[in-house]
Amino acid sequence: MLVDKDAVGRATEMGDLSPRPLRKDAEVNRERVLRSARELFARYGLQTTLDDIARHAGVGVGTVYRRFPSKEALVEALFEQRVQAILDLAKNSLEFDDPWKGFVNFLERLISMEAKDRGLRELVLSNDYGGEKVRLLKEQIEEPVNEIVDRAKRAGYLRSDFSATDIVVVTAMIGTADEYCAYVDESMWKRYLVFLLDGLRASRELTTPLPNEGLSVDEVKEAMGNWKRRVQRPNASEFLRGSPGCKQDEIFDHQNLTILDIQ
Amino acid sequence: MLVDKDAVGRATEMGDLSPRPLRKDAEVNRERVLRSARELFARYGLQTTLDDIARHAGVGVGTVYRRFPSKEALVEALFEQRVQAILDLAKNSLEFDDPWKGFVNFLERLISMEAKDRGLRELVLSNDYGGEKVRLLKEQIEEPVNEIVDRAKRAGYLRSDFSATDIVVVTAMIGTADEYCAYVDESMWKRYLVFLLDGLRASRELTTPLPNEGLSVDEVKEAMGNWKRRVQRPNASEFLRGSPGCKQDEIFDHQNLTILDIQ
DNA sequence: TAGAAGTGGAGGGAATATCTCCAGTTAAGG
DNA sequence: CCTTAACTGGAGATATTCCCTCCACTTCTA
Repeated sequence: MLVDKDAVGRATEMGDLSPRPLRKDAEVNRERVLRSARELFARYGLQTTLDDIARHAGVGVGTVYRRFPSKEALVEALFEQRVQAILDLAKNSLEFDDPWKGFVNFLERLISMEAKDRGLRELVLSNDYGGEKVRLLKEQIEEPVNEIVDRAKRAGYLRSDFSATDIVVVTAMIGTADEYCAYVDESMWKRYLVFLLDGLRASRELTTPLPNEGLSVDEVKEAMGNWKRRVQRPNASEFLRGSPGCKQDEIFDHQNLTILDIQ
Repeated sequence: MLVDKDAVGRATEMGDLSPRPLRKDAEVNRERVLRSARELFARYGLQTTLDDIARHAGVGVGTVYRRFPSKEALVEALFEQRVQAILDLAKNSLEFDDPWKGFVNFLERLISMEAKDRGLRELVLSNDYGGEKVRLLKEQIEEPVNEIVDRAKRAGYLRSDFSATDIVVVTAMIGTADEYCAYVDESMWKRYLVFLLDGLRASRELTTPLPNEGLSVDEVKEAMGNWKRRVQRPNASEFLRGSPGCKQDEIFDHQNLTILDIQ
């Protein structure tokens, strides 16, 4: 007699009534897969293959596919909470006394999250990936973001012709600056966010001090050479080391937000 | 006895002593290929396959490969003059009386060229494509650009912490805004260039009027849905029509530069 | 009209990605 | 400790995609 394995998987995934817990070793493997996927998606984006994820996790592909019937299921399992974090961020940013600081806080933290997680950026900016749950969460972000923008405009800090819909494009733009420079300097995107923020203020006398020096000529060439080609896939040596701590662990850190402090 | 066919091709390519002119029909086909490549590279980027170019040109792949021994040769043949045009633009921009206008002129025209030609953007921002000749031309651009930036800074218009190396990144950023929005509105990148330029001025009282309205919520969703997936390759119907006028023909137009006028 | 020049597009070869299958291994429960 | 259901690895089926070659056939040219 056959047990519906998918049902077990799904139930575990959804956290509801579990017909039967996973066998101990299976559970260990499942966690390895999740950890591996989190790390590789963050570093190489959502186009990472399940084969790579399996190899990096130290398990066979079959194991991955039994636990997650499709790539989308895996993405959904991983990113639901991350998108929820963005939603929370948006709501928190509404509680700043200074509406401009709320606006800057939202942008800086959002882009910081995306800078550390290429997969998250792809998920947020595109509609290709992510299933129903992610889609619903994404929709909910719209409202608080509208309010963040309106508040900052009403207070006279944010230029009045800025639109809430510009947020997505601005995010994509800084994301590009990040992808272009990250190979040389991981926090260089902040420089370009300051440029842009100085353009979004309703008025200003001076410029905001920049948190980073510009790239040198050689660094630009390096960035150019690595752009779009920059490690699209893990290389062999990537698989030899065990999974080191994943960057995403830092994401909820209250790390210093340079730009917010400057403003 | 065998004639070195490559030599013929190359000689024709290089415009120097031609051992023998191409047969009439061959010459026609060669031009069809160039025209087709120009159009498809502009629309879909340099990753367009030679198979697609051949099909769109209405010739066989073999014909393409006899004329252009490799994809790189074809790219080089097409883009040498385009990169030269950028170099000319940089030099011209130095002749503006107002250094700020020179700076804006350079950025707006450069990005305008790239917005109409995805292949050109890829060629400029990356080192992957383009052979020796293109590389040399690209290097020559550095000097006048340095001067454009320095002049605008010296005159007190451009913020003093801006670096000439920021130009590449800024170009990439606006390029992303363009790719994100172009499907909905081809000139939307100008909106984001104004945002950014307002951030690059040393000081300002007010904001510059925007040349475009922001996207509507539905338009953002459309853009999201099409981003990165947005027609990566020509579809079947693309090949049925003959080559319509290529966008690149407009590139040297002295079309109205909205932003320059506004400033 | 001979034969050199040119042509189309099938298909070889090399990647890449997703997902299936099953002989063999391992944990859990009696 | 032994049985057996659960689980495992990874080869390989299937399906793409892309670059480029090859050659029987066609077309131009002298």
